[in-house]
Amino acid sequence: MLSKSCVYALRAIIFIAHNAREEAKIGIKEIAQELDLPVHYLGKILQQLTKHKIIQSIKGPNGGFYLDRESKQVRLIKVIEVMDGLDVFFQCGLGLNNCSEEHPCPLHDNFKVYRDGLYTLFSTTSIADLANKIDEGNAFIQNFPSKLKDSLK
Amino acid sequence: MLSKSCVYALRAIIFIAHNAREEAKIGIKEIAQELDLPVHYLGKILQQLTKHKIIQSIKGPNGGFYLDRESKQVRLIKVIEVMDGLDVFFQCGLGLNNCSEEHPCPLHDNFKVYRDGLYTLFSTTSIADLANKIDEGNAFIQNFPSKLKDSLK
DNA sequence: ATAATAAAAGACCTAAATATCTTTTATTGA
DNA sequence: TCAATAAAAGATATTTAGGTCTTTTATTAT
Ligand code: FES
Ligand code: FES
Repeated sequence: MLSKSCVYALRAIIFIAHNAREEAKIGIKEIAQELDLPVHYLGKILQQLTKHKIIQSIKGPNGGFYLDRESKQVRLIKVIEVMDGLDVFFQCGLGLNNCSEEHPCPLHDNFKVYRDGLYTLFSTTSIADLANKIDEGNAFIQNFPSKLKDSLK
Repeated sequence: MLSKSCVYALRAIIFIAHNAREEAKIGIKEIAQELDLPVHYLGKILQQLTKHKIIQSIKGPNGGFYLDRESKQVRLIKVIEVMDGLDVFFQCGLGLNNCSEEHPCPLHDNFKVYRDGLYTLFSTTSIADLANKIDEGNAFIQNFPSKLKDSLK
């Protein structure tokens, strides 16, 4: 569906929204550790997001990442656009070179419903929307710890 | 969404269903040409499908591919399972290591609707269902010719 | 039997996605 | 102004998906 780079990006942004403020930025190592992501790879991704002004970063001591007021209102679709492009929401589900009502594949009518639904979902959901669910304790952005077995030593 | 191998497979099967019978099999070169697919790559794919009994093939002169009665009733999900596996329909949209009601990501409730919808669609649609739409002229499995400009010479 | 045909099988190549490592630049506090 | 910090940037490595080419095997018609 979405590339790894893209879901890494989304999770990192949500984590930053939930855990950082301009006065208390969060570093890349901590983000990577908490989300079980490869540090340097995540670095590349956050770098891209910074360049596109989707997140904010400051170098040096006490530096790190945070989201300003506008960034928290960014929609998921914007992140997807930067990381993967939006083709997936406009392409034919059976790989025809174009998807249209004039030359539809036999799956078109049914497939379009879900493809468009996802597009709408991503277009109407903001980072803040998801971060709020974490804040309220109704959802999680960190992996469920699969190492509970280690705790019985 | 689905890998190229998978959509190539789906299109090829539908094309075979629409264009071949046991008494009039269709060769791989013709399929590849009509669907704008790389011949040898398609060969690999059809080989896999044959091994899984999803399509039928006969070697030698007058040989080629066709679908028997049962094969036409195969559901799309079966093809997807063979080509890509079914993980995509059970994985978290934000890449958490598991997707569950007990440890949901903040997108879970909304995302699940579409992911499950697609799973149901692919599980309830058969090759014959799609081939029929082609037969009836209500849909297409070949690309819309983008070379119409060539026709004005 | 044999030559021609067409898929199966296997080896190999290429490009893109994913991941790691090293160096540079900006910032801060001592 | 210097040392420490942390992100940016760049180079490189690995893995997987996608694609090509060659050889083998099965089938058919002559
Ligand atoms: S033509 Fe296939 S999904 Fe629209
Ligand atoms: S936990 Fe993310 S989709 Fe279910």
